[in-house]
Parts: sequence; structure tokens; C-alpha cells
Amino acid sequence: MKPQILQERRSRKPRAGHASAAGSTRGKLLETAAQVFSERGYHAATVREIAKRSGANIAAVNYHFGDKLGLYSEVLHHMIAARVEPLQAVLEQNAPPEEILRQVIKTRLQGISTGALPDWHLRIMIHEFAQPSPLMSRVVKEISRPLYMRFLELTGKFIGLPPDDETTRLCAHSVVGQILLYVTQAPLLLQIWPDLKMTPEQVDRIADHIVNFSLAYLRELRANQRTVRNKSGP
Amino acid sequence: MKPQILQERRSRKPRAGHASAAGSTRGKLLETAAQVFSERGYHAATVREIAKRSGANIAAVNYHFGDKLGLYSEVLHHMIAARVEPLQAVLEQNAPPEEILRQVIKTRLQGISTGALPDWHLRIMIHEFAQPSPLMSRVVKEISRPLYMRFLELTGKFIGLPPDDETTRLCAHSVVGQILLYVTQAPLLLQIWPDLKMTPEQVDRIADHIVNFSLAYLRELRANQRTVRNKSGP
Amino acid sequence: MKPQILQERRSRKPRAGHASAAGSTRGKLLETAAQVFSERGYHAATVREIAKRSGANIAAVNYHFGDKLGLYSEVLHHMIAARVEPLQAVLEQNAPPEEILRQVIKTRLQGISTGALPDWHLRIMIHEFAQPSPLMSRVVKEISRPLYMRFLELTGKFIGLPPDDETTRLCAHSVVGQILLYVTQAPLLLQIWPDLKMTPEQVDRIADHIVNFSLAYLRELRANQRTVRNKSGP
Amino acid sequence: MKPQILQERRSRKPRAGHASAAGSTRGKLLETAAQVFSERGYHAATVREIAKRSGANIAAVNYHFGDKLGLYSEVLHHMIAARVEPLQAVLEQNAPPEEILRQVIKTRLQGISTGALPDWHLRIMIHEFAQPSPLMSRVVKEISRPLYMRFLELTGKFIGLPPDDETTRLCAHSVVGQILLYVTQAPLLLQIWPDLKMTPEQVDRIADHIVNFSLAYLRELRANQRTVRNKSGP
DNA sequence: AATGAATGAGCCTTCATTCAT
DNA sequence: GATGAATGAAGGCTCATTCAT
Repeated sequence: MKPQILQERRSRKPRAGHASAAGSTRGKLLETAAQVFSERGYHAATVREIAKRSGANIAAVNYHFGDKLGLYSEVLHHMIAARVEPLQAVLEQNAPPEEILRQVIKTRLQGISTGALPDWHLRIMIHEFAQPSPLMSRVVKEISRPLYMRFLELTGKFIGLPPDDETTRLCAHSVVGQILLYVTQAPLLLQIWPDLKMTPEQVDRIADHIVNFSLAYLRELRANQRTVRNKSGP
Repeated sequence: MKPQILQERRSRKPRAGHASAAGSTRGKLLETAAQVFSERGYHAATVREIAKRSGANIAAVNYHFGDKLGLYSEVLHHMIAARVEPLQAVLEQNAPPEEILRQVIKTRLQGISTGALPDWHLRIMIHEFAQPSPLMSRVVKEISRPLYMRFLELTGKFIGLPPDDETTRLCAHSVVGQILLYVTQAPLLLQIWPDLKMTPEQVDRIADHIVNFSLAYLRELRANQRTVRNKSGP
Repeated sequence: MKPQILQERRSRKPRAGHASAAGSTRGKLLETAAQVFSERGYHAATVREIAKRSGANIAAVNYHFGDKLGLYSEVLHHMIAARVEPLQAVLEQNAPPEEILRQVIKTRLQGISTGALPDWHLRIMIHEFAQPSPLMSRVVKEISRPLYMRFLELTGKFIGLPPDDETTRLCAHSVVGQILLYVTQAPLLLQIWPDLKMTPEQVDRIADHIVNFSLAYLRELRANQRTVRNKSGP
Repeated sequence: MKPQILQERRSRKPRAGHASAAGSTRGKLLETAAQVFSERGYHAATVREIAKRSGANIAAVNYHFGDKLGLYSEVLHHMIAARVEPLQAVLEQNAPPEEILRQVIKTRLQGISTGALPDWHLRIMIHEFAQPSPLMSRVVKEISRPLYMRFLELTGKFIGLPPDDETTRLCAHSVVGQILLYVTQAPLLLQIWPDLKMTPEQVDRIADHIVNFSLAYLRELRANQRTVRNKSGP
């Protein structure tokens, strides 16, 4: 279930074990690239800006990562470690599904509350969906799909249906959709809803709402499902 | 409440009434531009490609629309007529809120069924949020905000709360989020859910699911609201 | 001695007798062109701007004057009538050379005193010398040369030497140079000499200075010349 | 009193000490640019032509100088070292004013004798006044003004008046104007005066004429001034 | 281990001009 | 008598990339 490591591409220089150490040029480049890619997306980001912000020579990107895509690939690689795995952890834990659902939603939304970390992971995904890079399919395969599958499992278990049942999928989508609204439309919402301050308290209220909104239907479904099973049972 | 018309920008020639007739260079340009902008977004789209695909000279864009932004502005303008207004019409009609809700969802989702029109309107919006163009604020003001406000009203009326109540907003967001998932994440879903064919029948089932999923909570809320009102009433 | 008429060029439309009437498109075009050419010079001026400022279609220039150069040629033609002839008149008049000299200088300088007419003639000449247009040689032949020759004659008569004597030429140049400084370097002088207000009074003082400055040497020369002639005479 | 160095602009790379070495691309570019800018002026000159004549890629200009204006700025900078400073030196030297005046005139005129260097410095100034570039004010501040001020001082000392007296200014203008005629109107004069060969001997004669022409009035003024001072003195 | 220099392709825009009406 | 539409050429600039050192 663990996402595979993104394969190395055309860089001239093989990546050393300590390569992403913060002090090195390579490490600094990687750090800056994550920032810039998250701000502009793969296509609109320029190696020039990444190099300049890193205080590195413009040729450094090609030297260390082969080309722009190589650098992007590396950034994506780090994204998995930094983001997918923690969320995966939440999904894997041994707790009542209702509690897990609540935690997933809160974890997800906390990424967008203002002061927190810049949440570059998310913005990269948004750009990737708006305008896919050549690595889009890899992003899907190694980031989206595993998480999606796991969430399907969780939802299925909750409502008592197999993970790949259409109803299971639709329910999972309903939950995810509510979260993604705040994630992908954040700038719009901030303009359109003056009272949206994204304080931890407000984000908490939003998360609670999503949980309640979703559980209303899911519990109903679970109840029906048990009835059906009981009826069709012995 | 009707969204205002986007104002003309720097184009040298005023737009004639029949200007977007399919046969004319100008019309062809506009048509192609909508396509290209929806594929690549404002920034990544190139005037060159638009001109080439239109079979027009590259300078024709400048002649008819002043510059790239002028062309984009015109495309946005047509977007209102072709998309926002119909949806607005649905929202304005005199019918039970439950029915309107169902229609909104269906109208929205039908845009993505059948590969016919690749739903360029939405793709443009997605690009706009991923990487705002200089016209972003106008897009919000004239497209998003009016629809959002109207939908808030509808939701508020349904659950018996004022349109700008936080609960009203959160409920509206929950409904919209479910729809937007299919709209913004369509390419991902197609990869990740092999059985997603977007046939009219399936889209209908999806729409019904969203309605049911949402009403489960909204009705609950409405019931509570009435209880509260009755209790605090005479 | 009268400057020849600039020959018509490639215009499709032969110039009618009343063509430059103020109200007509053609006349308006000509008027605006003089303005624009004097502001920007032949190369930097654009037919677009001329057409726009005239409220005329961009193709009007080509229609009436063949091409940009044809329009410029026509402007030059009017320049002769409006500017060269009056100055010529001053030079031709029957008066003591000293008085003519004073008048030439004053006439010339008054063109640059602020409020007066925009003196587009002069600015066109400046541009022409900075970056000659294809019509430069015609400008010289029909405008500069006749005036220069006449001024040489005047100077020669004053100091008692033939017009094409080197000394005559050098003296004429000394006078003309003093005038041209204020004409070609006006913008610089305005920046560099805060008290230069170009009021009629100040322009008068400048003109008087140039006259006095020049006569100091010219009179000296004339005196010497007479002595020489007397000595070598009978 | 020394003119300040023009500040570096947007070029990406700081200028090394030996950067304008003839062999380097950068040096060649600079050399060609001076040529082209002097021929066409800032606006009409094209980066393409400069690059092509230099045998360099068009992007090299951007690389070395940031943009067209950056290159122009650098050319102006070199102009100071090559031209303004020597003239400044002449003006600063400790010699009788009459002798300095003579030298200034000769130095100035020698720039145009012998077709060798086509006196690009001056041509750039002429273009600058005909159609100012965005650097016009800097040109004035760092090139024209210091020289002008110094010349005012010299003239004032000669005639015994303060440098900023109107009479001092008018006299200085009269001298400068005579020089500038040959400098700004050279092409015209060559057409109009067939015997103008610009041989060193002839240029010398011109310089001597200007000196004599000017001194006739200046000495007169000085004499008057002394009389006045003596009368009003003790 | 890294970089300064250079490059070809492509970007958006503006130009003077032409042509059909 | 005039114009709207269209065009090829050229403008300045930025891009990711390469190469010699």
C-alpha cells in the first residue's frame, strides 16, 4: 500500500544519501522549488525564479535534477513522505470509523487554517488538477489512489457495503467533496464570505458541520443496511 | 440580482450585435479561445495557438480584441450568457425549494455528462482559482457572487435561517462541495473509478444521491428549527 | 528662388484643389499629421496615432496619401508655404542689413516663446536632422538651402565679402548657431536654467544679445574690410 | 563637480572590471550598441540589429544587460568615461580663461574632424534631445549639467560676472551655440557647403574663427565691466 | 561540485499595408 | 468617398537548456 518511490530521471548527478540536507545547494533548491511550484504550478513556475530565490546559479537546477521536470519529480517525492504518510496513518489507526472520519476531516481542514504551515502540498495538487503536468498520472497513482482506496474502505465498513460498491463511492465522494470545497475554493470563499477568518475555532466548527452533515445520511444508510441484512438473514 | 455584463476593454472595435456569428473570423476566434483557455488557463494559453487553430492570422486577435486579456474578457462575457444565466433562471423560478435544489444539482452535473461540450465554462473557473488572471476579481464579482448569494437564499429559506447565518452558509457549502467534486476532479475520478462512464443515467443517479445525501441533514435541521420556533413562539 | 513643389507620390486619389479644406477627412489628417510628425519625427510617428487623433479610419492615410511617406511629403509641402516663405520675405525686404539681421533673429526666436503656435515646423526639422527620413534631401534642397543661400548673401553684403567666401560662411554659421541653440536644445535649457521662462520679454532680451554679440565681430570685420579696400583702391 | 557614475540597472550580472574587453561578447555588444544607438537613437535602434552586428544571439543582450534600456544605460556610462571626462579635464586646468576657451572649442570640434570615429557620443545626445529616452533626465543630470555649470563659471570669470547672471548665461550660450552648429548640423553642412572637408586644418580655422568671433564681444564686455567696477569702487 | 556564458524557440504586441466592399 | 477586416514582418522580452571551464 505504500507509495512507490518516484524514479530518478535525467540528472547528471546521482542523488547522494544526504542530498536534501538543509544547508546544501541541492537542499535549498528543493525547498524553494516546493514553494514556487505550489504558488504557480508546474507550468507557470520558472527555474529562474527557483534558482534566484535559492541564491543558486540558474544552471544548478539542470545540474542537480537534469531538468525542470526532474526537479518537480523530486518535489513530488518529498510530498509523499511529508503529507501522504501522516494522513495514511490516520486512516490506518484502529478506532471506530466514526472517529476516524472526524479525524480525517479535521486533519484535512487544519492544513488551510491561516497561520499554519504554508500547505504547499495542497496547492500543488490544485495546480495539478487545473493543469496536469507530465507527472500527473504518477501523482494520481502514488498519492491520490492509495488515499482514495483507503477512504473507500473506511466508508464501506461504516455503511456495511463493499468498498467498490457504487453507493459506497458516492458516499465517499460526498464527504470528500465537502472538504475539497474549502481546499480548492479557499481564495474565492475568503472574498465571498467576509466572516470566514479561518481561525482554529472556526475551522473546528466547519469540520464538525461536515461530520454532522455527512453522518445524518450515513447513519440512515447504515440502519437501512442492517435492516436489509437482518431481513435477508436467517 | 442579474449579473452585470462584463465591460468592454481595449478592443479597437466595438462588438457588433452579430459579431460572434460562427462564420466570421471574430466568431471563430472567440470559439477557439474558449476552448484553449479552458484547456490551458489564461496564463498558459497562447494567442498563437488560438489564432492557428482558428485559421486566422496572429494579429487578428489584437485587431478584434485589443490584446490577450481583451479576448479573455470577451470569452468570460459569453460565459455568463451561456452558463450563468440559465443556472440563474433555475434558481429564480417559483417552485418548492426541494425541487429547485434537485434541479440545480442536475443542471450543474449535466454539463459534464457526455463528452460533447467538455464543459469549458467550469474548466476556466478552475484555472482561475488555481492561477488567477487579472480578471479574477471580476469573475468573482459578476459570476460567482450572484450565484452564491442566490443559492444562500434558497438554502436559508429551506432550513428556516437567514441567508448569511453561518449554518446556512455551511449547509450551502456542503451541497455545492458535493457537486464541485465531480466538476473539478472529473479527470481524476475517471482514472480512479473505472466504472464512471458519465452516461446520462449514471449522472442522474449521482444527482439523486447528492440530493438524498443533503436532504437527510437539511430536513433534520428544518425540523429542529421549527421546534425551536414553536417553543419560543407564543 | 522659390522652392519647388514637392511632387505627388503614390496616392490612389489625386489631390483635388480644395483637398486641404479644414473640414474634410483629408484636411484633418494633414493637420494631425503635422502635429504628430513634429512630436515624434517621421520614424517614430505612427499612422495609427495620426488616424486615431483625426477620428479617421486607419486605412484613410493610405487611401489619401498612398503611404506614410506620401503623407509626410504632403506635410513637408505645407511646411514650405507656412514657414519658409514668411522668413524668405523678411530676408528679401529692402532694409539696412543690420536691421534685417535683427529681424531674422527675432522672427526665428519668437517661434519658441511658449504660448505661441506649436511651432511644429521647427520640431520636424530637428527630428529630420537627428534621424533623416527618406525625404531628407528634399527638405535640404527646398527648405534649408534657399534660406541658407539668402542668409549668406545678407552676411556677405554686411561684411563686404562674396557670399561663398569661407569667412562669410563662418560668420553666418556663428549667427545661425547661436539661434539654433535655443531651438534645438530648448528642452535641455529649460531643465538646466530655471530662470528661462521664454516670456516675450526674455526672448526679446535673448534676441538682442545675439544681435549685439554678433555685431561686435561683424562690424570689426566690416571696418577692416573697408580699410583693406581703401588701401588697395585708388 | 565630477559627474556621478550612472547606476547599474536590471542586468542580471554585475559588470566585471575587464568586462568591456574587446574580445568578449559583452564588450562587442557594447561597442556595437554605441554605434547603433548613435545611428538610430534609443527608440529606433533594435536589439536585433545590435545582436546581429555583434555576431551574438539576441538573448545575449538580455543576459548581459537585462534589457534594451540596461544596455543603453551602459553605453551612456561609457560615454562619460570616453568623452565627458576629457572635456572636464580641459575645463578644470589652471590656465588663462582665454586659453581654456580656445582649447574647449578645439577639443569639441576635433571630435568631428576626420571620418574616423563618427562621433557617436554627440549623435546620441542629438537623438536624446530630438526624442528623449527614459534616461534623458539622467543624461542631463550627469553629463550636460556638470559641463554646463563649469562652462558658466569659466565664462563668468572671463567677463567678471557671477556664473548665474543672465548675461553670463547668454554669452556662454553664444559660444556653445556656434560649436553645436557644426556638431548637430554636420550632415546638412556637408551637403550645403561643398568645400567643407573637415580636414584638421579647416577645423582649426573654424575653431579660430569661433574664438575670434566670441572674444570680440566678450572682451568688450570685460572692459565695460572693469570700468563699471572702477567707477563704483573706491 | 558548480557556474558564467550563450543559445534557439517561443511569447505578446505593434507596425504599415492591402483588399474587398 | 471611404472603411472594416485581415495580414506578414518585426519589435522587445523570457524561457529551459547546454556547454566549456
